[in-house]
Amino acid sequence: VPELPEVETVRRGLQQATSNLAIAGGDVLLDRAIAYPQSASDFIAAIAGLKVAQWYRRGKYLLARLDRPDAETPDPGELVPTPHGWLGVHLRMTGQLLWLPRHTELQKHARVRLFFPQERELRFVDQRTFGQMWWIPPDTDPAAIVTGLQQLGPEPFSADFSTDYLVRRCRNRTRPIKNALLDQRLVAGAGNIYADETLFLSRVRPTKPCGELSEGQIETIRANLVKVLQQAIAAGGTTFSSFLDVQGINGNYAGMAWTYGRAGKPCRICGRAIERIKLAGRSSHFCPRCQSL
DNA sequence: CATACGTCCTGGCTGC
DNA sequence: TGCAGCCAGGACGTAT
Repeated sequence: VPELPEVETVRRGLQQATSNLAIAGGDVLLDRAIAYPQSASDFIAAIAGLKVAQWYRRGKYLLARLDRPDAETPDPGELVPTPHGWLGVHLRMTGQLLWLPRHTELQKHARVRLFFPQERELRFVDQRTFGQMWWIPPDTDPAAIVTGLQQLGPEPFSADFSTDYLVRRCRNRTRPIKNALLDQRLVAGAGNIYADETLFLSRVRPTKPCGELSEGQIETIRANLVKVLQQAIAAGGTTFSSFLDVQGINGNYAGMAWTYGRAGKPCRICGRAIERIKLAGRSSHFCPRCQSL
């Protein structure tokens, strides 16, 4: 399941592989994978002939700034309207972007192909078909098309994601802290794996109501989320999932989940069996002894 | 406004 | 061996 560190790993790979290369054309194998425009052929026609100038990440969204092939490499900027539009991607559950030789045999779950020079191809493979791609037209705010960007909370590494901010957003709230961490409006990029790991390191139960956390606990959770995400990025994404980077390589995040996917197994600290409960429709894993706060 | 829940989807796994 | 049923979960729409 690609969360922020996996998406960032993909962004870096895309930047390396495709920046300043022109999109020669493409093929949409599953129309549903194109969220905008409605017609898959319009999508391909819109981006064909433009070059990928720069890849950005916002939460778990990827955005490529498009440009004319003869344009200078633009300065890195913000996600703002540009004269040649954007290409947006969300991998959701099982999406993969693979940089392949064009003749590579089509995977069963290949959904979209984007052709590049020298017989290279960026291929979107997605078993569960939740992943999506958008074309953002010229001079249009990406958030007007990729509506999920509108409500997205602060990036975890930004100054906006401060303890003060989190304390304010937790005050008088009753929902479990685990649910809050998964809410992309609160903070962008966390998912089930890193939320569970963050709460383990913070010694806080996933069920703990936000409003009952002390300021110290909130600061601990904030700092641990940042740490967990940074370490996972440094490792090139997680091993425990089907995640692949653009070169088809699995991540290297130590294979060292404290609790995620370890229900019934002994806690790596105290030996007690890791418990699994359902929160916000997902599995939450925690150690009943270590996470007593 | 805050919170909860059903929905989309495919394939792997479990248990009978 | 076959197969029904459950599980995985990001984000969105709707209900309370």
